[in-house]
Amino acid sequence: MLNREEQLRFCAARRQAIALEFQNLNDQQRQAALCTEGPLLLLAGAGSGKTTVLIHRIANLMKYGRGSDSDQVPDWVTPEDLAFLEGYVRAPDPARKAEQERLCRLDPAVPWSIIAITFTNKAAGELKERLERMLGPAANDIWASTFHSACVRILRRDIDRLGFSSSFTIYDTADSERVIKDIVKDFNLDEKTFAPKTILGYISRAKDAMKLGKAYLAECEKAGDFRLVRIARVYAEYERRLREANALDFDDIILHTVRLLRDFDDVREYYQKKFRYVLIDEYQDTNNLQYQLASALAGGYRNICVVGDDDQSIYRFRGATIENILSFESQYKGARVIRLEQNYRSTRNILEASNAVIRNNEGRKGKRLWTEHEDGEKVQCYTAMNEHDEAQYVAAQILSDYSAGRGWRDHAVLYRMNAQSNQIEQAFKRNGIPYRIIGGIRFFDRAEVKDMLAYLCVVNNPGDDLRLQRIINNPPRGIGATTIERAQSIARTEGRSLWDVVSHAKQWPELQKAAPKLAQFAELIEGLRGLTGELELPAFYEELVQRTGYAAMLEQKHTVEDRTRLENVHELLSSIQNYLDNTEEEPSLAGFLDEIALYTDLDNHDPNEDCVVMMTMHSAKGLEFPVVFVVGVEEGIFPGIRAIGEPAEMEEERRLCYVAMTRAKEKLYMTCACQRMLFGRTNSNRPSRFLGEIPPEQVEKSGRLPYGERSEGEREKPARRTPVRRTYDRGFSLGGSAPAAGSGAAPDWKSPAAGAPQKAAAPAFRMGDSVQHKAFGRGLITKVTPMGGDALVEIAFDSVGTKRLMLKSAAQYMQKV
DNA sequence: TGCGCCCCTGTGGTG
DNA sequence: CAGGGGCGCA
Repeated sequence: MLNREEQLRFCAARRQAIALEFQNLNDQQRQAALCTEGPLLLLAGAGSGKTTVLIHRIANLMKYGRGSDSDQVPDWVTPEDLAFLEGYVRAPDPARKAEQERLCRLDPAVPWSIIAITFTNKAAGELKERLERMLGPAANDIWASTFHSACVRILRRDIDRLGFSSSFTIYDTADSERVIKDIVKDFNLDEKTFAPKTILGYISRAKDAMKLGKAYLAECEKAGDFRLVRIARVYAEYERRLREANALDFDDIILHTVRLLRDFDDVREYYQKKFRYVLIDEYQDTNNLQYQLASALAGGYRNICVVGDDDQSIYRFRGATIENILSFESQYKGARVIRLEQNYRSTRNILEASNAVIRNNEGRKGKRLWTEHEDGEKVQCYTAMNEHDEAQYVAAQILSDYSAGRGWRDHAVLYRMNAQSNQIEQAFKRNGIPYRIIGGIRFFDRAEVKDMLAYLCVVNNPGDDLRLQRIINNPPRGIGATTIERAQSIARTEGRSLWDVVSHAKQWPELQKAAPKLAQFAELIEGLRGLTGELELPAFYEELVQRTGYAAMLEQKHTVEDRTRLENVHELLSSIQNYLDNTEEEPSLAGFLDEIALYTDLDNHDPNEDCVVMMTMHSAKGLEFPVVFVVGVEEGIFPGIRAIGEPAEMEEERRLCYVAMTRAKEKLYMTCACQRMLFGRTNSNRPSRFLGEIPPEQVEKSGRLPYGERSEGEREKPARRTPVRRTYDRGFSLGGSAPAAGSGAAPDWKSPAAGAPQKAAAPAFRMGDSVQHKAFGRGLITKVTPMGGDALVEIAFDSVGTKRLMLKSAAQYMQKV
């Protein structure tokens, strides 16, 4: 036994000895890794290495337990031990490492007592991978997962207490919308005043407040809001139908888990005892439900560590409340707060520019990132003539970067909404730039893929009315709308599932005519269900594709689209294979469907593939790229039209801007266009106020002159457009007359490819010419098609195949040989 | 019952 | 500009 003074010395030495293992972290990072007990708030700025901290913290938990953060000393510790440890701290002796570890260890955490929750599968996967690299196979038992998959795991175990069967299916947004649409129709409500999306918004908010249909209806009736009462009725019916179909939507997954933990003491106690350490990433993006979940899980040991950045909260629209992070300290009295403010990602110019933008927000925790990096290049702000010109500018910059030796994958193009991706995509195609779009129309959203998944769902869960409806006559089996309508109404009046009715169709006179066909269909599904026990998943799937006649249907048609569809149907097989290869549990159809339901395209992104990546700014959170283009930085687009005049929304847009800018490591471009066609209409937008918020010292402007001043060589007639004002909220002006920040300097026409057409650059390339292209190497021009003032050239390259390029932009990377 | 045409609308971000 | 829904015809 040590005396009091020795005990204190021992604890200090123990902490220092453990700290020796985290020398590669900076002071704040190390503190965070060593702080293991009690509530901890980690305010981690963009690029401050928070994942690294999480990994090291978990490693510390598993290796030393409470050792670094406790004043407790085991009673077997002797004064000699103390002397050794103090000596070890002064001069570590590698030969006696084992001895040091033995002394420093205090209740090391077993892997399954740690749960680390993130938002995306990608983040969870990355966490898992890095943990495994650091800790070996033991890392597999850590619960590193998303909110949704952690909850599904909990629900599969105990959801029967809530009246669902553990084989429940998960509805995605499209499924939910379908159900709402049907209900609105059945209730004879006006489909415009009661748009599915709007209703789902209300339902989602009700769920976030943990109100079930009944309670919500009662509340709305009390409030006497006529419209809300109807919405609440739809909600109640929606809830009923989902329950009947044994289905959960995304919100339900969390909601029911929280209910399970709240209402069933034994369940709660089980998990509270199990999870000694709870870690939540991206805490600023949690909504009330997720907050409740985190609190419930951590309710036992109160060892909750949340990581977040209030400046990166960009999901307010789906219920995330920044309050969760702002009030963490009052929630958990005595919580420790550590700020990570050193940025390891971006150059100083990029960082300063981002800081300057976010500084315009109120209601922040307040933090200022700094870096030891060089200034780097200034932020490039390019004003394009129109969206076409903008896209071409981006393409041209990437091409010149590529020929200067950078990889395609070093570039990312970020936009506000998916609809903006088209123009960029076209430009990349024209210029032969390999690209990949993340998000947008996702693989699992394609009709044919959803059809096949619907078959799998029905086989897995016959009560899945929604999916059953989708496939019952697809491919066409002569089961028409009338029949389905009748079967449905029987199902509803008798309180049975649609499948029940379909598989016993003979019983009802009104289904007599269709009965043989329905029986045949029922037999098909039964037959398939029988096979699940016999065949492995891939073989089963192939059988399903054949037996349902889906493949045959597509094979009969011969359009390109049908070929692609068939490919997609087969492509699903690789998803199955992928699932089999990666799952840690006993593979099953239900398991696969779970995985798919919670899967997003973002998770699919392979960073090793050499492609320019395109995605929304939202999707880009958590990622980084050497070169980033933020396009469409215009009032009305970014910030979006809905945010203008709404201060809270505007702040969210600004945070989004901050997120987008801080993705860039070395070079940041921001572009806007004087004129833009979007959704079939041409608009003139002013440059975004966010551009004006960047200090002139960090910006280099280029591009089009302000409206009214034409540069040499511009010939096209001024189109009819609304006048564009020259000065903006924060005085961003594009050179020229307005006396504003950074004005006076003439726009700098960096790229001849971008901007106005130039007469002088007449194409000197002809069919049959041999050329040397900077990016694609040697090739032969096989075709030249004049187009507008430019020409489309087809070049057969020796090594990369035939590419079609626009001559004007290609010319600068190419010479005759 | 199935197919195709036409009109109309909406058109942010995500698990 | 797209996709979905409604309607009319085979």
